[in-house]
Amino acid sequence: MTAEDTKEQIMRAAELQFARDGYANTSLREITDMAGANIAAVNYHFGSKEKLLIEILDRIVGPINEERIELLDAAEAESIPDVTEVLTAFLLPDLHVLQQLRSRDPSLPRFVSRMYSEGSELMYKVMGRQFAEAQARFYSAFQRAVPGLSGDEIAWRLSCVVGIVLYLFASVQAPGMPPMMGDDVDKDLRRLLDVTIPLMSTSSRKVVTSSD
Amino acid sequence: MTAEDTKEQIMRAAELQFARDGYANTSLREITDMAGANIAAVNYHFGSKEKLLIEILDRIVGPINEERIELLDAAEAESIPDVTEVLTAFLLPDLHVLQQLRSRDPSLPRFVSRMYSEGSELMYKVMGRQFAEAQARFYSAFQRAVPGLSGDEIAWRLSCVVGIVLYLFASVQAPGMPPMMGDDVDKDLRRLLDVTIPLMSTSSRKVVTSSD
DNA sequence: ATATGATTTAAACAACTATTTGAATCGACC
DNA sequence: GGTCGATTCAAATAGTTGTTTAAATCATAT
Repeated sequence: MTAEDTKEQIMRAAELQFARDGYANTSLREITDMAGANIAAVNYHFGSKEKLLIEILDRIVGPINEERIELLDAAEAESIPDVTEVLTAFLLPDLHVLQQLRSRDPSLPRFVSRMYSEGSELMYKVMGRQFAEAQARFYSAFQRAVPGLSGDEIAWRLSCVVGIVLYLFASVQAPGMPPMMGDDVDKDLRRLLDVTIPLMSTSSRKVVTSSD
Repeated sequence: MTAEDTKEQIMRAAELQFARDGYANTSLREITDMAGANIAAVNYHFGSKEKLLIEILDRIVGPINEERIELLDAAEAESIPDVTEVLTAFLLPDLHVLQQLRSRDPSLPRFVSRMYSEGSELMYKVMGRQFAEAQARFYSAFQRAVPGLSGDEIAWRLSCVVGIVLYLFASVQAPGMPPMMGDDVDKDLRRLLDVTIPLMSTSSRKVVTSSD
Protein backbone atom coordinates (compact mmCIF):
# COMPACT_ATOMS: atom_id res chain seq x y z
CA MET A 1 0.00 0.00 0.00
CA THR A 2 1.54 3.27 -1.12
CA ALA A 3 1.49 6.43 0.98
CA GLU A 4 -1.23 7.99 -1.16
CA ASP A 5 -3.32 4.88 -0.71
CA THR A 6 -3.03 5.13 3.05
CA LYS A 7 -4.07 8.78 2.97
CA GLU A 8 -7.02 7.99 0.73
CA GLN A 9 -8.12 5.03 2.84
CA ILE A 10 -8.03 7.17 5.94
CA MET A 11 -10.12 9.87 4.30
CA ARG A 12 -12.67 7.34 3.08
CA ALA A 13 -13.00 5.69 6.46
CA ALA A 14 -13.21 9.06 8.20
CA GLU A 15 -15.90 10.38 5.85
CA LEU A 16 -18.03 7.36 6.50
CA GLN A 17 -17.64 7.40 10.26
CA PHE A 18 -18.13 11.16 10.46
CA ALA A 19 -21.33 10.74 8.43
CA ARG A 20 -22.58 7.87 10.57
CA ASP A 21 -21.63 8.95 14.09
CA GLY A 22 -20.53 12.55 13.78
CA TYR A 23 -17.10 14.10 14.16
CA ALA A 24 -16.98 14.21 17.94
CA ASN A 25 -18.22 10.65 18.29
CA THR A 26 -15.64 9.17 15.96
CA SER A 27 -12.23 8.26 17.36
CA LEU A 28 -9.06 8.20 15.34
CA ARG A 29 -8.67 4.56 16.29
CA GLU A 30 -11.99 3.65 14.67
CA ILE A 31 -10.87 5.44 11.54
CA THR A 32 -7.41 3.93 11.30
CA ASP A 33 -8.70 0.47 12.16
CA MET A 34 -11.22 0.67 9.36
CA ALA A 35 -8.59 2.07 7.01
CA GLY A 36 -6.09 -0.61 7.96
CA ALA A 37 -3.55 1.97 9.04
CA ASN A 38 -1.66 2.89 12.17
CA ILE A 39 -3.00 5.48 14.58
CA ALA A 40 -0.01 7.72 14.04
CA ALA A 41 -0.72 7.79 10.31
CA VAL A 42 -3.45 10.40 10.59
CA ASN A 43 -1.17 12.82 12.40
CA TYR A 44 1.62 12.05 9.97
CA HIS A 45 -0.50 12.65 6.87
CA PHE A 46 -2.88 15.34 8.07
CA GLY A 47 -1.41 16.91 11.20
CA SER A 48 -4.45 16.52 13.43
CA LYS A 49 -7.97 15.19 13.56
CA GLU A 50 -9.38 18.62 12.76
CA LYS A 51 -7.14 19.07 9.72
CA LEU A 52 -8.31 15.69 8.49
CA LEU A 53 -11.89 16.90 8.76
CA ILE A 54 -11.08 20.12 6.93
CA GLU A 55 -9.48 18.26 4.05
CA ILE A 56 -12.52 16.00 3.72
CA LEU A 57 -14.90 18.94 4.02
CA ASP A 58 -13.01 20.80 1.34
CA ARG A 59 -13.10 17.89 -1.04
CA ILE A 60 -16.81 17.14 -0.64
CA VAL A 61 -18.45 20.54 -0.21
CA GLY A 62 -16.01 22.64 -2.19
CA PRO A 63 -17.10 21.46 -5.65
CA ILE A 64 -20.73 22.36 -4.94
CA ASN A 65 -20.25 26.11 -4.94
CA GLU A 66 -17.76 25.91 -7.80
CA GLU A 67 -20.26 24.15 -10.04
CA ARG A 68 -23.00 26.51 -8.90
CA ILE A 69 -21.07 29.49 -10.15
CA GLU A 70 -20.11 27.74 -13.37
CA LEU A 71 -23.74 26.98 -14.13
CA LEU A 72 -24.85 30.48 -13.23
CA ASP A 73 -22.16 31.94 -15.49
CA ALA A 74 -23.33 29.74 -18.34
CA ALA A 75 -26.96 30.70 -17.81
CA GLU A 76 -26.18 34.41 -17.65
CA ALA A 77 -24.02 34.24 -20.76
CA GLU A 78 -27.02 33.93 -23.06
CA SER A 79 -29.63 36.12 -21.45
CA ILE A 80 -31.05 37.12 -18.07
CA PRO A 81 -31.97 33.77 -16.52
CA ASP A 82 -35.44 33.24 -15.09
CA VAL A 83 -36.23 31.67 -11.71
CA THR A 84 -36.13 28.18 -13.08
CA GLU A 85 -32.68 28.62 -14.54
CA VAL A 86 -31.24 30.28 -11.43
CA LEU A 87 -32.74 27.62 -9.20
CA THR A 88 -31.38 24.90 -11.43
CA ALA A 89 -27.89 26.37 -11.21
CA PHE A 90 -28.28 26.43 -7.45
CA LEU A 91 -29.75 22.96 -6.96
CA LEU A 92 -28.15 20.78 -9.59
CA PRO A 93 -24.66 20.73 -8.02
CA ASP A 94 -26.24 19.55 -4.77
CA LEU A 95 -27.92 16.67 -6.55
CA HIS A 96 -24.71 15.74 -8.30
CA VAL A 97 -22.78 15.54 -5.04
CA LEU A 98 -25.69 13.83 -3.33
CA GLN A 99 -25.83 11.13 -5.96
CA GLN A 100 -22.06 10.71 -5.98
CA LEU A 101 -21.96 10.28 -2.21
CA ARG A 102 -24.96 7.97 -2.20
CA SER A 103 -23.40 5.72 -4.82
CA ARG A 104 -20.37 5.28 -2.59
CA ASP A 105 -22.38 4.59 0.57
CA PRO A 106 -26.02 5.17 1.54
CA SER A 107 -25.12 6.90 4.79
CA LEU A 108 -22.48 9.16 3.27
CA PRO A 109 -24.78 12.08 2.31
CA ARG A 110 -25.40 12.75 5.99
CA PHE A 111 -21.83 13.99 6.22
CA VAL A 112 -22.88 17.24 4.58
CA SER A 113 -25.86 17.96 6.80
CA ARG A 114 -24.00 16.81 9.91
CA MET A 115 -21.19 19.21 9.19
CA TYR A 116 -23.61 22.08 8.91
CA SER A 117 -24.94 21.60 12.41
CA GLU A 118 -21.97 20.00 14.13
CA GLY A 119 -19.10 21.95 12.68
CA SER A 120 -20.69 25.14 11.49
CA GLU A 121 -17.97 27.42 12.87
CA LEU A 122 -15.45 25.33 11.01
CA MET A 123 -17.67 25.17 7.94
CA TYR A 124 -17.81 28.93 7.71
CA LYS A 125 -14.09 29.22 8.34
CA VAL A 126 -13.18 26.80 5.57
CA MET A 127 -15.76 27.73 2.98
CA GLY A 128 -16.18 31.36 3.99
CA ARG A 129 -15.00 33.06 0.82
CA GLN A 130 -16.60 30.54 -1.51
CA PHE A 131 -19.93 30.79 0.25
CA ALA A 132 -19.81 34.55 0.31
CA GLU A 133 -19.13 34.79 -3.41
CA ALA A 134 -21.80 32.27 -4.42
CA GLN A 135 -24.26 33.88 -2.03
CA ALA A 136 -23.81 37.33 -3.51
CA ARG A 137 -24.03 36.03 -7.06
CA PHE A 138 -27.26 34.16 -6.47
CA TYR A 139 -28.84 37.01 -4.55
CA SER A 140 -28.54 39.36 -7.46
CA ALA A 141 -29.50 36.68 -9.96
CA PHE A 142 -32.68 35.98 -8.02
CA GLN A 143 -33.42 39.64 -7.68
CA ARG A 144 -33.32 40.02 -11.45
CA ALA A 145 -35.42 36.88 -11.92
CA VAL A 146 -38.05 37.81 -9.33
CA PRO A 147 -38.11 41.60 -9.38
CA GLY A 148 -41.18 41.83 -7.16
CA LEU A 149 -39.39 40.75 -3.99
CA SER A 150 -37.17 42.76 -1.64
CA GLY A 151 -33.60 41.77 -0.89
CA ASP A 152 -34.53 40.55 2.56
CA GLU A 153 -37.35 38.49 1.14
CA ILE A 154 -35.00 36.93 -1.41
CA ALA A 155 -32.52 36.06 1.34
CA TRP A 156 -35.23 34.56 3.52
CA ARG A 157 -36.65 32.43 0.74
CA LEU A 158 -33.24 31.27 -0.39
CA SER A 159 -32.66 30.18 3.21
CA CYS A 160 -35.76 28.03 2.92
CA VAL A 161 -34.35 26.40 -0.19
CA VAL A 162 -31.10 25.71 1.65
CA GLY A 163 -33.11 24.18 4.49
CA ILE A 164 -34.84 21.83 2.08
CA VAL A 165 -31.57 20.83 0.48
CA LEU A 166 -29.87 20.17 3.81
CA TYR A 167 -32.81 18.05 4.91
CA LEU A 168 -32.39 16.18 1.66
CA PHE A 169 -28.83 15.29 2.59
CA ALA A 170 -29.84 14.48 6.15
CA SER A 171 -32.67 12.12 5.42
CA VAL A 172 -32.06 10.33 2.18
CA GLN A 173 -33.68 7.47 3.98
CA ALA A 174 -35.40 8.54 7.16
CA PRO A 175 -37.04 5.68 9.13
CA GLY A 176 -40.58 4.88 8.04
CA MET A 177 -40.38 7.17 5.06
CA PRO A 178 -40.03 6.60 1.35
CA PRO A 179 -36.63 7.84 0.22
CA MET A 180 -36.80 11.51 -0.68
CA MET A 181 -34.67 11.06 -3.75
CA GLY A 182 -34.31 8.42 -6.44
CA ASP A 183 -31.53 7.52 -8.83
CA ASP A 184 -32.53 9.80 -11.68
CA VAL A 185 -30.98 13.22 -11.17
CA ASP A 186 -33.18 14.88 -13.78
CA LYS A 187 -36.33 13.55 -12.19
CA ASP A 188 -35.14 14.60 -8.74
CA LEU A 189 -34.32 18.06 -10.02
CA ARG A 190 -37.79 18.46 -11.51
CA ARG A 191 -39.34 17.33 -8.25
CA LEU A 192 -37.25 19.84 -6.34
CA LEU A 193 -38.11 22.59 -8.82
CA ASP A 194 -41.81 21.77 -8.41
CA VAL A 195 -41.66 22.92 -4.82
CA THR A 196 -38.93 25.55 -4.96
CA ILE A 197 -40.15 27.49 -7.99
CA PRO A 198 -43.47 28.43 -6.40
CA LEU A 199 -41.59 29.01 -3.15
CA MET A 200 -39.27 31.55 -4.78
CA SER A 201 -41.47 33.14 -7.38
CA THR A 202 -44.87 33.80 -5.88
CA SER A 203 -45.43 37.32 -4.70
CA SER A 204 -45.69 38.01 -1.01
CA ARG A 205 -48.92 37.54 0.94
CA LYS A 206 -50.72 35.61 -1.72
CA VAL A 207 -52.94 33.15 0.10
CA VAL A 208 -54.20 30.17 -1.83
CA THR A 209 -57.04 28.13 -0.43
CA SER A 210 -57.95 24.67 -1.59
CA SER A 211 -61.46 25.68 -2.54
CA ASP A 212 -60.30 28.10 -5.23
CA MET B 1 -30.67 25.03 47.00
CA THR B 2 -33.36 22.38 47.08
CA ALA B 3 -33.08 19.10 45.21
CA GLU B 4 -35.53 20.24 42.54
CA ASP B 5 -33.47 23.38 42.05
CA THR B 6 -30.34 21.33 41.47
CA LYS B 7 -32.11 19.15 38.95
CA GLU B 8 -33.51 22.17 37.13
CA GLN B 9 -30.16 23.97 37.10
CA ILE B 10 -28.50 20.92 35.64
CA MET B 11 -31.13 20.64 32.93
CA ARG B 12 -30.80 24.31 32.05
CA ALA B 13 -27.03 24.17 31.86
CA ALA B 14 -27.13 20.95 29.84
CA GLU B 15 -29.67 22.32 27.36
CA LEU B 16 -27.50 25.32 26.72
CA GLN B 17 -24.27 23.41 26.33
CA PHE B 18 -25.89 20.74 24.17
CA ALA B 19 -27.26 23.50 21.95
CA ARG B 20 -23.92 25.30 21.75
CA ASP B 21 -21.42 22.43 21.43
CA GLY B 22 -23.53 19.33 20.85
CA TYR B 23 -24.15 16.35 23.07
CA ALA B 24 -20.91 14.50 22.43
CA ASN B 25 -18.79 17.61 22.89
CA THR B 26 -20.27 18.54 26.23
CA SER B 27 -18.82 16.94 29.35
CA LEU B 28 -20.74 16.39 32.55
CA ARG B 29 -18.15 18.51 34.32
CA GLU B 30 -18.95 21.53 32.13
CA ILE B 31 -22.61 21.05 32.91
CA THR B 32 -22.30 20.60 36.65
CA ASP B 33 -19.78 23.44 36.92
CA MET B 34 -22.17 25.80 35.14
CA ALA B 35 -25.06 24.52 37.26
CA GLY B 36 -23.09 24.90 40.47
CA ALA B 37 -23.53 21.24 41.32
CA ASN B 38 -21.35 18.22 41.95
CA ILE B 39 -20.44 15.84 39.15
CA ALA B 40 -22.18 12.96 40.88
CA ALA B 41 -25.43 14.94 40.94
CA VAL B 42 -26.29 14.19 37.33
CA ASN B 43 -26.02 10.45 37.87
CA TYR B 44 -27.97 10.77 41.10
CA HIS B 45 -30.83 12.76 39.57
CA PHE B 46 -30.95 11.33 36.06
CA GLY B 47 -29.08 8.04 36.06
CA SER B 48 -26.74 8.80 33.19
CA LYS B 49 -25.75 11.43 30.67
CA GLU B 50 -28.04 9.90 28.05
CA LYS B 51 -31.05 9.84 30.37
CA LEU B 52 -30.40 13.49 31.10
CA LEU B 53 -30.55 14.18 27.38
CA ILE B 54 -33.76 12.19 27.00
CA GLU B 55 -35.47 14.13 29.78
CA ILE B 56 -34.47 17.43 28.20
CA LEU B 57 -35.49 16.23 24.76
CA ASP B 58 -38.85 15.13 26.10
CA ARG B 59 -39.51 18.45 27.74
CA ILE B 60 -38.58 20.60 24.76
CA VAL B 61 -39.75 18.63 21.75
CA GLY B 62 -42.63 16.75 23.34
CA PRO B 63 -45.03 19.72 23.56
CA ILE B 64 -44.63 20.49 19.86
CA ASN B 65 -46.47 17.43 18.59
CA GLU B 66 -49.01 17.66 21.41
CA GLU B 67 -49.95 21.19 20.46
CA ARG B 68 -49.95 20.25 16.78
CA ILE B 69 -52.60 17.62 17.37
CA GLU B 70 -54.62 19.93 19.62
CA LEU B 71 -54.70 22.59 16.94
CA LEU B 72 -55.57 20.09 14.23
CA ASP B 73 -58.39 18.72 16.36
CA ALA B 74 -59.75 22.20 16.89
CA ALA B 75 -59.54 23.02 13.19
CA GLU B 76 -61.26 19.80 12.18
CA ALA B 77 -64.03 20.28 14.75
CA GLU B 78 -65.70 23.01 12.72
CA SER B 79 -65.22 21.89 9.15
CA ILE B 80 -62.70 20.32 6.82
CA PRO B 81 -59.63 22.57 7.19
CA ASP B 82 -57.94 24.01 4.12
CA VAL B 83 -54.19 24.06 3.46
CA THR B 84 -53.68 27.24 5.39
CA GLU B 85 -55.35 25.87 8.49
CA VAL B 86 -53.54 22.56 8.41
CA LEU B 87 -50.22 24.27 7.83
CA THR B 88 -50.92 26.64 10.68
CA ALA B 89 -51.64 23.74 13.01
CA PHE B 90 -48.37 22.22 11.92
CA LEU B 91 -46.16 25.30 12.10
CA LEU B 92 -47.49 27.36 14.98
CA PRO B 93 -46.29 25.00 17.73
CA ASP B 94 -42.80 25.19 16.26
CA LEU B 95 -42.86 28.96 16.41
CA HIS B 96 -44.09 28.89 19.99
CA VAL B 97 -41.27 26.64 21.12
CA LEU B 98 -38.79 28.57 19.01
CA GLN B 99 -39.76 31.85 20.62
CA GLN B 100 -39.78 30.35 24.09
CA LEU B 101 -36.28 28.94 23.65
CA ARG B 102 -35.00 32.11 22.07
CA SER B 103 -36.26 34.21 24.94
CA ARG B 104 -34.28 32.07 27.35
CA ASP B 105 -31.08 32.15 25.30
CA PRO B 106 -30.30 33.03 21.69
CA SER B 107 -28.36 29.84 21.06
CA LEU B 108 -30.94 27.55 22.63
CA PRO B 109 -33.06 26.90 19.52
CA ARG B 110 -30.13 25.05 17.96
CA PHE B 111 -30.76 22.30 20.49
CA VAL B 112 -33.70 21.10 18.44
CA SER B 113 -31.94 20.98 15.09
CA ARG B 114 -28.79 19.53 16.64
CA MET B 115 -30.76 16.72 18.18
CA TYR B 116 -32.26 15.88 14.83
CA SER B 117 -28.89 15.21 13.24
CA GLU B 118 -26.81 14.22 16.25
CA GLY B 119 -29.25 12.09 18.17
CA SER B 120 -31.71 11.06 15.53
CA GLU B 121 -31.77 7.40 16.57
CA LEU B 122 -32.50 8.58 20.10
CA MET B 123 -35.00 11.12 18.84
CA TYR B 124 -37.05 8.46 17.12
CA LYS B 125 -36.78 6.15 20.10
CA VAL B 126 -38.05 8.78 22.51
CA MET B 127 -40.67 10.43 20.36
CA GLY B 128 -41.51 7.48 18.13
CA ARG B 129 -45.18 7.05 18.93
CA GLN B 130 -45.89 10.77 19.13
CA PHE B 131 -44.23 11.42 15.79
CA ALA B 132 -46.01 8.52 14.16
CA GLU B 133 -49.41 9.70 15.37
CA ALA B 134 -48.92 13.32 14.38
CA GLN B 135 -47.47 12.26 11.05
CA ALA B 136 -50.47 10.09 10.17
CA ARG B 137 -52.93 12.77 11.26
CA PHE B 138 -51.33 15.47 9.17
CA TYR B 139 -50.95 13.25 6.14
CA SER B 140 -54.66 12.63 5.92
CA ALA B 141 -55.47 16.24 6.78
CA PHE B 142 -53.27 17.45 3.94
CA GLN B 143 -54.72 14.89 1.57
CA ARG B 144 -58.19 16.27 2.24
CA ALA B 145 -56.95 19.84 1.91
CA VAL B 146 -54.99 19.25 -1.30
CA PRO B 147 -56.87 16.45 -3.04
CA GLY B 148 -54.88 16.77 -6.25
CA LEU B 149 -51.68 15.29 -4.82
CA SER B 150 -50.75 11.65 -4.25
CA GLY B 151 -49.81 10.31 -0.83
CA ASP B 152 -46.16 10.13 -1.78
CA GLU B 153 -46.23 13.67 -3.06
CA ILE B 154 -47.82 14.87 0.19
CA ALA B 155 -45.14 13.08 2.22
CA TRP B 156 -42.37 14.53 0.09
CA ARG B 157 -43.66 18.07 0.34
CA LEU B 158 -44.26 17.81 4.06
CA SER B 159 -40.64 16.72 4.36
CA CYS B 160 -39.66 19.95 2.66
CA VAL B 161 -41.66 21.89 5.22
CA VAL B 162 -39.90 20.01 8.01
CA GLY B 163 -36.57 20.85 6.41
CA ILE B 164 -37.43 24.53 6.39
CA VAL B 165 -38.52 24.43 10.02
CA LEU B 166 -35.39 22.60 11.14
CA TYR B 167 -33.23 25.10 9.31
CA LEU B 168 -35.15 27.78 11.12
CA PHE B 169 -34.14 26.33 14.46
CA ALA B 170 -30.57 25.81 13.28
CA SER B 171 -29.93 29.32 12.03
CA VAL B 172 -31.98 31.76 14.02
CA GLN B 173 -28.88 33.87 13.80
CA ALA B 174 -26.50 32.47 11.23
CA PRO B 175 -23.31 34.49 10.69
CA GLY B 176 -23.63 37.22 8.08
CA MET B 177 -27.36 36.76 7.74
CA PRO B 178 -30.32 38.75 8.91
CA PRO B 179 -32.17 36.73 11.56
CA MET B 180 -34.72 34.50 9.88
CA MET B 181 -37.34 35.18 12.52
CA GLY B 182 -38.42 38.20 14.53
CA ASP B 183 -40.21 38.60 17.84
CA ASP B 184 -43.74 38.65 16.49
CA VAL B 185 -45.03 35.08 16.22
CA ASP B 186 -48.01 36.09 14.06
CA LYS B 187 -45.81 37.92 11.59
CA ASP B 188 -43.36 35.01 11.49
CA LEU B 189 -46.20 32.59 10.89
CA ARG B 190 -47.50 34.62 7.99
CA ARG B 191 -44.00 34.77 6.53
CA LEU B 192 -43.69 31.00 6.83
CA LEU B 193 -47.12 30.48 5.33
CA ASP B 194 -46.16 32.71 2.41
CA VAL B 195 -43.60 30.16 1.33
CA THR B 196 -45.17 26.92 2.55
CA ILE B 197 -48.69 27.42 1.20
CA PRO B 198 -47.56 27.60 -2.43
CA LEU B 199 -45.12 24.79 -1.67
CA MET B 200 -47.90 22.50 -0.46
CA SER B 201 -50.82 23.54 -2.58
CA THR B 202 -49.63 24.01 -6.15
CA SER B 203 -50.31 21.12 -8.44
CA SER B 204 -47.38 19.11 -9.72
CA ARG B 205 -45.25 20.15 -12.71
CA LYS B 206 -46.56 23.67 -12.90
CA VAL B 207 -43.68 25.80 -14.11
CA VAL B 208 -43.85 29.52 -13.44
CA THR B 209 -41.51 31.83 -15.29
CA SER B 210 -40.70 35.37 -14.28
CA SER B 211 -41.95 36.81 -17.54
CA ASP B 212 -45.53 35.69 -16.91
C1' DA C 1 24.55 -3.43 -2.75
C1' DT C 2 24.11 0.75 -0.23
C1' DA C 3 22.73 5.02 1.41
C1' DT C 4 18.74 8.23 1.95
C1' DG C 5 14.48 9.97 2.79
C1' DA C 6 9.68 8.73 3.30
C1' DT C 7 6.52 5.94 5.65
C1' DT C 8 4.91 2.71 9.19
C1' DT C 9 4.99 0.73 13.63
C1' DA C 10 4.36 -0.29 18.71
C1' DA C 11 4.47 1.97 22.78
C1' DA C 12 3.80 5.52 25.89
C1' DC C 13 2.03 10.23 26.94
C1' DA C 14 -0.93 13.30 29.55
C1' DA C 15 -5.45 14.74 29.67
C1' DC C 16 -9.99 13.84 29.69
C1' DT C 17 -14.28 10.98 29.96
C1' DA C 18 -18.69 8.90 32.49
C1' DT C 19 -19.66 6.52 36.37
C1' DT C 20 -19.25 4.69 41.22
C1' DT C 21 -18.30 4.78 46.14
C1' DG C 22 -18.80 5.74 50.90
C1' DA C 23 -18.69 9.22 54.04
C1' DA C 24 -20.50 13.87 55.16
C1' DT C 25 -24.26 16.99 55.30
C1' DC C 26 -28.77 18.53 55.10
C1' DG C 27 -33.93 18.96 56.13
C1' DA C 28 -38.00 17.40 58.11
C1' DC C 29 -40.71 14.86 61.29
C1' DC C 30 -41.50 12.43 65.94
C1' DG D 1 -32.71 16.70 70.53
C1' DG D 2 -32.39 12.78 67.92
C1' DT D 3 -33.58 9.83 63.99
C1' DC D 4 -34.06 8.78 59.17
C1' DG D 5 -34.17 9.42 54.41
C1' DA D 6 -32.73 12.43 50.84
C1' DT D 7 -29.10 14.94 48.93
C1' DT D 8 -24.30 16.47 48.35
C1' DC D 9 -19.45 15.91 48.42
C1' DA D 10 -14.48 14.65 47.44
C1' DA D 11 -12.10 10.97 45.79
C1' DA D 12 -11.16 7.13 43.12
C1' DT D 13 -12.22 3.90 39.15
C1' DA D 14 -11.56 2.17 34.71
C1' DG D 15 -11.57 3.43 30.21
C1' DT D 16 -10.96 6.46 26.15
C1' DT D 17 -9.23 10.34 23.82
C1' DG D 18 -5.72 12.89 20.50
C1' DT D 19 -1.00 13.30 20.09
C1' DT D 20 4.00 12.20 20.37
C1' DT D 21 8.24 9.46 20.21
C1' DA D 22 11.88 6.76 18.57
C1' DA D 23 12.88 2.67 16.45
C1' DA D 24 11.83 -0.29 12.45
C1' DT D 25 10.63 -0.82 7.71
C1' DC D 26 10.03 0.40 3.07
C1' DA D 27 10.94 2.28 -1.66
C1' DT D 28 13.98 4.57 -4.54
C1' DA D 29 18.07 6.34 -6.67
C1' DT D 30 22.95 6.18 -6.94
